[in-house]
Amino acid sequence: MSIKIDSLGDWKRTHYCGELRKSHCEKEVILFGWVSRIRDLGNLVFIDLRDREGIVQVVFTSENKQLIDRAKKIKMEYVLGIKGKVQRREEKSMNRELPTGEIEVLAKELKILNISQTTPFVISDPPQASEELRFKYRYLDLRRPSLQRNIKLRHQIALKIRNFMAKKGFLEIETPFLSKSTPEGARDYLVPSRIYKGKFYALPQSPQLFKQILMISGFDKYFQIVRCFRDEDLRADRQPEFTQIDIEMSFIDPEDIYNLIEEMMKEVFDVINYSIKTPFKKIPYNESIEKYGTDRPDLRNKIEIINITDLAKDSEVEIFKKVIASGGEVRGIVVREGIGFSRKELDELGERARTLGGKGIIWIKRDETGFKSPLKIKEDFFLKLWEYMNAKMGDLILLVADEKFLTLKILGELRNLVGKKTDSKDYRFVWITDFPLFEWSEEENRIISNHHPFTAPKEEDLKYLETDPLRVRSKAYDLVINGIEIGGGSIRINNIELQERIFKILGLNEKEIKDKFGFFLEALKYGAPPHGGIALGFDRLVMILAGEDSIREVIPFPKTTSALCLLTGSPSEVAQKQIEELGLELKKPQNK
RNA sequence: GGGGUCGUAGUUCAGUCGGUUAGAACGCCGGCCUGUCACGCCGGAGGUCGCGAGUUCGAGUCUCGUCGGCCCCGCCA
Repeated sequence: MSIKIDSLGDWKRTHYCGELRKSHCEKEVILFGWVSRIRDLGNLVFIDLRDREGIVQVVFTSENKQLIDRAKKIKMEYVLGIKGKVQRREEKSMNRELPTGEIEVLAKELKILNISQTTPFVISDPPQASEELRFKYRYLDLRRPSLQRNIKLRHQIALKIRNFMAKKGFLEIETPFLSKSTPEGARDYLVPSRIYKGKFYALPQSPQLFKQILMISGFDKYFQIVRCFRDEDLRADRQPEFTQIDIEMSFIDPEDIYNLIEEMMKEVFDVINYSIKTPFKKIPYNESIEKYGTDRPDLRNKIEIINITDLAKDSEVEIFKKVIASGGEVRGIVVREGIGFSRKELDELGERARTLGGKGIIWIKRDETGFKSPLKIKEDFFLKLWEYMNAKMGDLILLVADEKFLTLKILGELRNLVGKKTDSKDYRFVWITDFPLFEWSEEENRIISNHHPFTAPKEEDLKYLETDPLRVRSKAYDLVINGIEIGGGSIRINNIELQERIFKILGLNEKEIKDKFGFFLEALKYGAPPHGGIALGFDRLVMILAGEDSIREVIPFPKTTSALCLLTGSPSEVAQKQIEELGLELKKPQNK
């Protein structure tokens, strides 16, 4: 039995389903939406109609026999137009769960504007389908109220930021997507050139050089909410294409950036009615590593890492002596009231330490009966340890002995794992400052930029640039919220000689420098103003504000962790003709 | 590139030690029902156990490979 599809005719929506309240009572309304639930009681049919603003109950009664007969043919996800009257529900049949639950719409006319196949999963919040299926049918997934809310929130935040930046005198200026591949940093997404066979554009990892060039052009205050592309492996908070709030300013120092961003964050968090205190805490990189074992600490977590190497070297513990003798360290954390950790949980923490490259962990518990630990030594050391680490009865101490940075990394991770039960509605902002300018790359066996090669060194460290480069600190800063790196930036080098010195230290030869950055070095010669900026991860920011754990929940059309778009089926093969046009040849015949 | 984990009805899952006809809930189809709101009640249909090899008298179950989802390490200036 086929259903007649109605035409829209001259119907115009008067209200969104989700906006109706008791103040609309007695009003005639026209609604459009999707059927989200049907409750057919025979001579009484209820339909929950959903649009982007919410859900409202539409009721069909047997007073209008023709109408209710047609209503009985309605199925899930049909597209309906309803003309009806808003009426107050009786006290006992109100739905307190629903914002529209005090009223309902008594249908007078019905238009079935389209039918729908049975959906591959029921559209419900929270979702009852795998992410795989949700991504394949993302248009259905996106009908879920929580995703509608996230996408709306994303818009509101973007709008807030645009208005804020405009108010502060910034210009939103676009930069090219088809641009130049440069060494350093992430792997580029490449776009082959048809006109110049064998040559490639690269999609931008960020508009870094363009925004610096805009400073040289005198635009002074630039921003852009812009897509960036990095061909690296994915994570819960990483997508191959993501959106950045990109900012650059001239004639500024880091304080100007801090002030601007702190004020922006105030406005942004206002969207979720969360008021934040400024200025944000600032922690130098080295201190953050020593205390938290990471450069993106979650400050909701009170645990700090304590160095007990001095204490451990006089202990009778062989493993400590061995590690210290070979230049390693012993450090630990105190887990308050940690006595309740089970053997299984402790084993899991040890396993985690091993996956990070460590040998494991040592744990010590203390209660009224004494100490418990796999370490079978005299109580003497434990007593000293408890005093030194300021631990109490009922606490758990976790120790790691290894090479310094591995020790810190493992304890940083343990700190996150054991301190997890923190308030999720609380937001802790911190600036991490004074990053090292360079780091040593084991893989490439050379010095590489920690941030990027255009980052300015701190003046007082310039003297070590050639002699002890790893000691040089930079004018770089990261913004971290609840352990999530939300953005980073720096004051840039605007002096050609210094820039060339940096490239030399990075081991780039003259030709490479000229080929890859020649255009930029040239620009630096024509009155480049002092400048600096920052880039904030927009998706991550929205994720935090939406209270989501995955960036995919705030991106309308995300990719899977293997960089597939399940909706469109990309990446996909292309016609041989297209490949030939680009002057390309595939190495292996595609077998899929 | 590496590790972990998952893949069974449209969906979410259960499936014992390798054994006979692979189950449940929701959804779907048919029927009843005037105040439901995850409506309820009665009945029904629905399975390439991801795919491919192998072991075995016999494989959803064991082995290997492969594809895919998720998490992590490396990577992500």
